[in-house]
Amino acid sequence: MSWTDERVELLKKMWGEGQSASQIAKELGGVTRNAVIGKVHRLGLSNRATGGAKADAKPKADAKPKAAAKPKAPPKVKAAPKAEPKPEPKTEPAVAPRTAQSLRKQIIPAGQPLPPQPSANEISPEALAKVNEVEKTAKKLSLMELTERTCKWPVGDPATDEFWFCGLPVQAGKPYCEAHVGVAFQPMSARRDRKR
DNA sequence: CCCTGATTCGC
DNA sequence: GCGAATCAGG
Repeated sequence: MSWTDERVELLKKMWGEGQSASQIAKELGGVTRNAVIGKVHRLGLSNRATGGAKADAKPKADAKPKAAAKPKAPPKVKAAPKAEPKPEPKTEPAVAPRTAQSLRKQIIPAGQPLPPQPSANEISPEALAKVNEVEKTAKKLSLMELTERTCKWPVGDPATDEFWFCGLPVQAGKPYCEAHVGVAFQPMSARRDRKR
């Protein structure tokens, strides 16, 4: 496959949307994520953030067999604040994460309309839909079966035997799979403009 | 182990 | 220009 105009355009579009290189490669077909990344770099849009802020590339490769001379760069300064609301599943759940399910169940008396949850909503419909989708294909692991790379998103009521953990592969680092990361915490662009 | 992007270099 | 191999890291 070659980088036709269309393919490059799609690449730019997806990259701009924040899609990962592997996703782009998959979409394009016939190329690997490496190819995509390589192209991205050659196109000069390696850094998704521009606007003046100099992009201090990270010259990492060092112990390369054939590598000749590499400029050594000062230690990169990267701050990654991580504050994740990780549900500690115990015997008694204090508050269940807002899954589509638990949202309905929760401690709300039957027949009662859902009281306005302060910050419980505001979750993009797409994200919720994705969660519902994922729950169908979830591994449904028990607490004991959870590992470092299984989604720890609890589903259902722990007091029931209908309780299980998602168990799908976690994103990188995060405690949840992609879908659940989506609803677990919304960085900031959650409320875009549903003005009207 | 899964994934991510970054870099190098033979082609 | 291309992208596999490799590297660094979450």
